[in-house]
Amino acid sequence: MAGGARVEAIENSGHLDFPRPLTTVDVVIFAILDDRLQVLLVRRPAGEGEPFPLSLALPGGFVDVAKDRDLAACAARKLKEKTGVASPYLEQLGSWGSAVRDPRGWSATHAYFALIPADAGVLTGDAQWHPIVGGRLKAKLAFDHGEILASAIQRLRNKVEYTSLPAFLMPAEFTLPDLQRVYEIVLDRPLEKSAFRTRILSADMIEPVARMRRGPNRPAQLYRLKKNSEPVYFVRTFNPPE
Amino acid sequence: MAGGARVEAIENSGHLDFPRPLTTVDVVIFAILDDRLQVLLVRRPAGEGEPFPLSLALPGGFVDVAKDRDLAACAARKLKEKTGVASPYLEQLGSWGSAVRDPRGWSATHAYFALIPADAGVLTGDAQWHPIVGGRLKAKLAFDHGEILASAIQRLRNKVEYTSLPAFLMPAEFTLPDLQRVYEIVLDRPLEKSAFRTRILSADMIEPVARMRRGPNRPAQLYRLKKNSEPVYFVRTFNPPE
DNA sequence: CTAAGTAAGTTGGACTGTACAACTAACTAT
DNA sequence: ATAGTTAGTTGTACAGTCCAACTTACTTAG
Repeated sequence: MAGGARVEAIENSGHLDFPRPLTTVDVVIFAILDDRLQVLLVRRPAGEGEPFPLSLALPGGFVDVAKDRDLAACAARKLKEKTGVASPYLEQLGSWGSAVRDPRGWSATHAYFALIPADAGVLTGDAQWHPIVGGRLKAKLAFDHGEILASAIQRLRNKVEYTSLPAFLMPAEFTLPDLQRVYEIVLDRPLEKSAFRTRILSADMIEPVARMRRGPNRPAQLYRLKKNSEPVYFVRTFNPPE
Repeated sequence: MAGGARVEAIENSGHLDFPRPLTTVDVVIFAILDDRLQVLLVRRPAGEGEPFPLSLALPGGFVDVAKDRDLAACAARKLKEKTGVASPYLEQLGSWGSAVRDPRGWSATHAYFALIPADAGVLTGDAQWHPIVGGRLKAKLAFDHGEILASAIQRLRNKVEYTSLPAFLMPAEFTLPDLQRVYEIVLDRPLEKSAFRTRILSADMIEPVARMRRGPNRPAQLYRLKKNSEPVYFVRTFNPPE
């Protein structure tokens, strides 16, 4: 009560010298490697006073008010620093803030999630890929990053059900069965071939290139994403999702 | 470059005495009044040094690190203060942060959106309802609140296409045509009666009460939301939304 | 007391896109 | 040649929306 009135008074008088939460940005970066959905994680530093020393964590850190124009730029910067990828699919996931999530005090993080193609994975520094098995990560993460990651996985699965998001996980050229495989990896269930092809081809999001993928059996048509490809939203989900 | 290195150093050494962004929470509160979608707005104070004096703005304010356990609690508090509603549908919308959105400095706001029933609108203080016409608000808002509101409207419309969200805008008892009307108001297009009824009734989210709504013509069955009603997700959208 | 009017609710046929399953096509390896 | 494998197609069943006409239950005007 008293606290609330105090803040109102401060707000009305225009003074800003009250305690501010810490502000961070974290990025959940997904890619498909070894036919599995994987997430990029870093190890926390071991220094004096560091929270969660040597734990695995999402890449991220404090917003730099001198350097970051806005939150999305901050997220893009962190992604670039870890992977070298400049223009991935990058979407805001949500924010997590509380008094207890960081032992250093009240803090709020703005979480983003990114999808990058497998062949764009030029890792720098300490970042490493970790597979998601059964919709979960084995390891425990620092802070509430486990919760954030779970939320990102859920959001991804949800959207894959009715959007073309997996296209952003594909290399420059890919076949329709390749794409279907990625859908199935993310959803962790098989999809119907003919319905899948009908849906994707009628979405006008990919175009054939003049080559075929050759292998030990029938060659498959190669496709690429069309330019300026926003994600496509379908009007139905695939199966009854349970 | 220098700035980034500096922040890294700070982070590694565990010191936290660098500039922090301002942290706020804003809430987009929707209700249906007079057969229109309306949003609750407040007027900014006129005091010395106040940004956007007397402009219309979303209800919100600084996070109070002494009082708010987490962001959702902060949003719920602000909603309660303005409307008296304790348990609305409350969903995180996203966050907006940049160097320039608030003249007082780098700031980030965590935006929520809430749906409350028309008959729960016991306004307190300076808050007032403003209609959304043609998917837009007439007035200009303070800060980037116009952008946040537009995003909330878009999110709402999107979700109404394939979820039961409008149920949270209804009074305790309502008829199916009432509910359909609310869908149509939000989507700003007519829906097909029989498909609408099939969809809603098979979703197992509402139950009939033992009364009918009587009027100048055929009485209509009254329904209420079932207990513990999470929003329902349908596997199709209504029309091809374009 | 009947007839007209209106909104609630139902019914049936057309259409769209997925589910399922069988099929053909194109290639490699034996 | 033949078997094996994956790419890609075809056809029937089914679910749910779209569209339009219909029946039902009430009020009000005459």
